[in-house]
Amino acid sequence: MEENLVKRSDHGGAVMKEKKVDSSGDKETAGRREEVASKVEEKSQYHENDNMKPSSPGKKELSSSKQVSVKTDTERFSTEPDSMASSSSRKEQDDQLESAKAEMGEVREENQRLKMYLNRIMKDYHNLQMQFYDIVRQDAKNSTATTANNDHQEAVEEPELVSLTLGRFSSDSKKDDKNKTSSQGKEDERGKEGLSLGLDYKFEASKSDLDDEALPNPSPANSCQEPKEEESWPPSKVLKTMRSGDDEALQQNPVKKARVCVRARCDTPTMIDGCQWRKYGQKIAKGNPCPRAYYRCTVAPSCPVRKQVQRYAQDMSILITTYEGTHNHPLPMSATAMASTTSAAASMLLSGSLSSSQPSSNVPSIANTTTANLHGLNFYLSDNSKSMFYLPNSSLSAASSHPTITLDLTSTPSSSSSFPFNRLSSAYPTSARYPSTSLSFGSSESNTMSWGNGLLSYGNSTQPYMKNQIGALNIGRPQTVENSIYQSFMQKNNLNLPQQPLPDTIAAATKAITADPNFQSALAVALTSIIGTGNNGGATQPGRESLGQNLKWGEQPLPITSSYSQTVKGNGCASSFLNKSPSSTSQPGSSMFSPPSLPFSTPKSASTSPGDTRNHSN
DNA sequence: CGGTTTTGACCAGCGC
DNA sequence: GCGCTGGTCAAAACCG
Repeated sequence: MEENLVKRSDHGGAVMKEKKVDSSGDKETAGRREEVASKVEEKSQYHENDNMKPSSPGKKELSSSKQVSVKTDTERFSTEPDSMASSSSRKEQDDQLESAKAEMGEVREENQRLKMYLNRIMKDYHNLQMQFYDIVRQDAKNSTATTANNDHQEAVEEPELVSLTLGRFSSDSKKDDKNKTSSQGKEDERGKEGLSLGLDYKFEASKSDLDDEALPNPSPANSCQEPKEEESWPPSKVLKTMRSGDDEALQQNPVKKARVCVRARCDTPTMIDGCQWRKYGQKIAKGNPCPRAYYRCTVAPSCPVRKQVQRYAQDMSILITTYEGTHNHPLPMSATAMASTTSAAASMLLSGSLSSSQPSSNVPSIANTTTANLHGLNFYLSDNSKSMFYLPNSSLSAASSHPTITLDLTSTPSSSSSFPFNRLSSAYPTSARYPSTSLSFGSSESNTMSWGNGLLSYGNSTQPYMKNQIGALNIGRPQTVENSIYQSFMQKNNLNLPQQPLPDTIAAATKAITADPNFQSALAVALTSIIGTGNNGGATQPGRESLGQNLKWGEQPLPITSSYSQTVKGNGCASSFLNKSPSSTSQPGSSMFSPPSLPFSTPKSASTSPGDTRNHSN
């Protein structure tokens, strides 16, 4: 601020000096207006400190300029040899002072006007923000209402619901009440508290139609206290050793956890999803020359989350990452994007909300599959676990006993006909105990989503905003979300968004945002990633009270490709899901997302590369 | 030296 | 019961 004031003083002096040279009053006024306007602009950049005294800048400016002016006049007149001129010069001086005072008053008024204008703009800006949120929330409410009709049980157990909405906030009754009161503040809180989204399937299963999934702790009350107890990932052997008798129900009715499978183009051994993983095993799976690597989460010693990483046999550039389990610890900021996404997917899977089906005949590899083109996302249910990746020989036998949801982030064009998953056949298999589900995030030409450090940028990523977003998130400012959203949207629309969006630009962006269904959908994901913190004190409560609850899959087509960029260890894949052609990835900022063309060029390589032929198979 | 990776061995589930 | 396969363990090796 000090610097700013000094700047203003300098400008003021310059103005008054200019006045001496050019006696034209109009020009002076115009120049001064410009000067004041520029100062107001400057001030707008510091509007956070706007509670400074009104018009103080102008005052300072004028006083300083006045001083300069007087001094200059004195110097000038004092050097005049003619003594007769001294009296007249005094008179002129007085005139100058008078005129300067008059100008000072004018400028002060001008300054006041400009300041009012600025305040009005800021007010409009905030109003637009509020309107934007209201619209989004209203849409969420509508969609939730329709969903509730389809599943009354969800309404009954609403507090437990983890409904994910792409493109809208959930405004579910009770939860909405909370949100209404302090939705924005809540988001801020979440941003401050740290993100702790986990995979929500467990919780979600409590309300799911999959009755055979008797979850140990479906009640939300348990969520906070004993997240670890809920885990059923450890194999029976481990369960025997790890658990005494607390989970009798669990052992009596072994629960097969939902799995979230993420297909993404990735050239590194494993997809960097923000969590820390330790490899504990590797095996050659039947039908796939690439070994399957087993990782467990090491963020917390007792975290039961596992993941399997394997290359897609038919396209080695595709990395198939299967997540299973629920984090029982706060997630790093960078891990929330994937966690929220997978939790959303798991929620979709277990909520039984995948209902519609599209008969088709061009996917022969899946014998009994259902697709739900729900809200523009493609969900695939299959009871043929061995073909869930169109790998007839790829064995994911465990998947036959696990509900699996697949998020396909490798598809290219958004047109639903171009992606094999997009058309599937037959109805929901009643015989399928645990169907597998696929989410297809196809990319459109311009609609791309990219995650970065838990944040999402939407559109043509011409430059990464992660740094700003992270910083903003860390300080939990209310405008963080909006800003990143605005930025992302501006990117999408190829609007050269300045670092400090101008009010009118923001207004235009707001307008466009509210009119763009795709953005709404992406927005929800972004919000999930950004503010989907685990609430309740830190520990990830799978699916409970997490922000994911506030999100429901949008109803709009979402031809997007998610680009999830994370770096935790450095050698991992910043899992680029951008499906753009290599040329398209050459755009600025794409270095963060574009994977090298060679899938197995990573230094450490190995574990999942086809060249790694170490047979860990038994 | 502590954490991670490697890798042979072990176990469980499933189909025949 | 046997073989196959997936999943995990755990000691050794490796790494920073």
